[in-house]
Amino acid sequence: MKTKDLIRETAIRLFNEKGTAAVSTDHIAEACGISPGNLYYHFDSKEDILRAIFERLFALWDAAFDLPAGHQPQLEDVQALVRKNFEIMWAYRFVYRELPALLCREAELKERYVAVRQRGFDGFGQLFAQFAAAGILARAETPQSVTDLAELCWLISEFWLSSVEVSGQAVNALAMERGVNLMMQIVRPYRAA
Amino acid sequence: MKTKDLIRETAIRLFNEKGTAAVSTDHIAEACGISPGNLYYHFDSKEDILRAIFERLFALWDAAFDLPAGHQPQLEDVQALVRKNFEIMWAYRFVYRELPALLCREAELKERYVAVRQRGFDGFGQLFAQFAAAGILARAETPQSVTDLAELCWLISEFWLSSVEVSGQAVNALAMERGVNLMMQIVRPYRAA
DNA sequence: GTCTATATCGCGATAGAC
DNA sequence: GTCTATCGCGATATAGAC
Repeated sequence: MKTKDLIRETAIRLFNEKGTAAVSTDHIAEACGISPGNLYYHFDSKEDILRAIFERLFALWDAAFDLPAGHQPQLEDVQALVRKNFEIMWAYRFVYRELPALLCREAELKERYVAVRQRGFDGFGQLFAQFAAAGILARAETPQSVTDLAELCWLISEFWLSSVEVSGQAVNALAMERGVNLMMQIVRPYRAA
Repeated sequence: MKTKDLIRETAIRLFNEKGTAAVSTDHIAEACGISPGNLYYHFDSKEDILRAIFERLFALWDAAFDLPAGHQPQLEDVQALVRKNFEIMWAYRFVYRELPALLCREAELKERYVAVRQRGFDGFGQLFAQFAAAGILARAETPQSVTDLAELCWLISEFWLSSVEVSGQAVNALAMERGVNLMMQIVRPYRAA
């Protein structure tokens, strides 16, 4: 692996384990087996490393939300999407853990994050609109209730991991599956009989 | 106000504004108009201040979740409860913003938090069980689905504020009301006709 | 209880040799 | 690209006078 990539991946690992505040650039360099100076050859600052990590995350999102066009999506596609999202969340769990705090102090990063997230959220909403149009959510009476459903599902999918952590439960495959099922529970009453 | 209380309340204000990481004990002391040394006379450490803040939060929770006994609760009581919870969340929003990260590095605090949260969550679940027993949630077919409903509502109520912040929207009374409505949307299909 | 002064430490970041 | 050495700063926390 190239040094620059090694630094980024090591930083992700350490941030996940101890949080961004507790991990210094020296720690990252040491864990990489390189000198602190070398780290600063590849990145301008700790914040710069963070930005690089976020860009990787954005790329993963784009890949996950790039649904195959041309076929009528089913509710099972939402399940798959959310499962995929949980995998990404797990790999970058420090981001979700610290997200409001991180964005709170890095205005530029926040702007970029909000824009990328909005793109994903819009696509997610359109998916639900397609369901409604295809009669899959026949019992949702108004367009507003379909939008609300999408927003609720998104919220669960975005914060389920944090919720599990905060409740003191173990974060494992079982917990992730419970999240998916719980989310589908919201949709169930609206499905066509 | 007593100096100790002043320190705690000022810390809450500054933490809410800039996050715990960006606020030093010196900043807190300066904002209080006292010396750094004086602050350390009242608290052993920054973490000690944090613990005191958490204990206040726990007390507020206990007060909010102490429902009047002896009358059959209605779904409107859940609305009121969640609104009250949003008020508390807003007053201590830094806690919610940084929660997973804070608990991640303070094991002792995490244990205490998990226990207190569990108490509130159990009471919330019992509330829903009472609804089911009273026929208010007549369309929920299994006890499991009632439990799931409670868990979903709890999750919304715990992370709505973070969700609004992360989406880039303004956190105001309107956003809070939207959260309550969205949460009630989950319950609606299960209500007796 | 409150102050001033200060010890100690670790972090982010840079300089300059190789 | 990588190293060693180091600067400057701000943070937590303490000592001792008042």
